[in-house]
Amino acid sequence: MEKKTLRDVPDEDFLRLEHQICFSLHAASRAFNGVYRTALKDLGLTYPQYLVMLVLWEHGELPVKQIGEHLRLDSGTLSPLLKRLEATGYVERRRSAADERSVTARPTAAGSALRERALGTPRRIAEATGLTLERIRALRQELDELTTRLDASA
Amino acid sequence: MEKKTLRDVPDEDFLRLEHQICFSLHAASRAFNGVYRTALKDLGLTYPQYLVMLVLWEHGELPVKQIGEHLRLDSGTLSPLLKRLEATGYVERRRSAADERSVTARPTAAGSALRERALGTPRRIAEATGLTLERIRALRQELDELTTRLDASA
DNA sequence: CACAATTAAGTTGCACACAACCCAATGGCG
DNA sequence: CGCCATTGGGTTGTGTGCAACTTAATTGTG
Repeated sequence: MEKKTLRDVPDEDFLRLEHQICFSLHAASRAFNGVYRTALKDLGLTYPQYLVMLVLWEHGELPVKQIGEHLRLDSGTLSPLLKRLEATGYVERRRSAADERSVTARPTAAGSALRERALGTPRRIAEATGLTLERIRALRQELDELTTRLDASA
Repeated sequence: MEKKTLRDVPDEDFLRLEHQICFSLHAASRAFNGVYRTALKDLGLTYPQYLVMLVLWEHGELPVKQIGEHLRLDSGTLSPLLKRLEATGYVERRRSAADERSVTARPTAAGSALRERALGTPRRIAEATGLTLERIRALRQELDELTTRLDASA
């Protein structure tokens, strides 16, 4: 019995099959977002804002450009988001002296303090997934590879 | 040697570890979206609009409510989306005679014709993922289970 | 039957994402 | 040195997602 490959599937079935994989990804991403929404409400952060804070907690002061590289986001998304984080008081922005085009962001005192309060959150989320450590790692790796391939063919 | 579980990981590491799984999902979803964006441009559809058309092609006329159940979306998202699909001419909406609260949507002639033109798209997408059939199926199942667990704890 | 609770859509407001722009600063290159 | 292409941020416009609310129709219950 031959192994079934993509080429053996008729177009008709494909409309259904692929509906499953991309949609599943889409749905899972939004489900995660929902869990984070409630988990982060106390901290006054949205999920994308939380991702930015994670990057800043880990790397300290960073130019907008590099934040975008870490998170796969462009200035069109980051500029207003950082402005909101600044309005909330978690982040400071300033023009780089070395390169006047560049703007760097860094956590304020309140932003750094927030890190302590956020420490418990990721564990609760990880437990909500019901996945083991290995499973998480494997899934993460597969998804990252997938992203790379998709970005390459875009 | 004991197997390492979630409980053995210190909070500190979690801020990094968890950054991986949910963010990977988030990024992969957006990468998919990007590939679809270019693939669907010719058809005049966005990716969520395409998902709605997939459902309507498969099930024919459906109440908004049931479309939402298939796609995990509520009326707040679907109402304007369906209005745009109606404006483009791919979908017709009408109040149900049996239940005046309900509104059903179905493909127009143009909407049905679009299906033929869309037949090739999913295969190209699936090939762009670089995944085998089994891998796609396994990934889909794992993501669906993940979504169920996340929704349950929200 | 009357009436409160529920249900289905729709609307409003907010926050991403991202394409398509714009502007100012920088860097090359002749 | 002068000029143009490139680069980093920002703005605008469109389309989701989703919470919170509104409206109208239906259902359930006394």
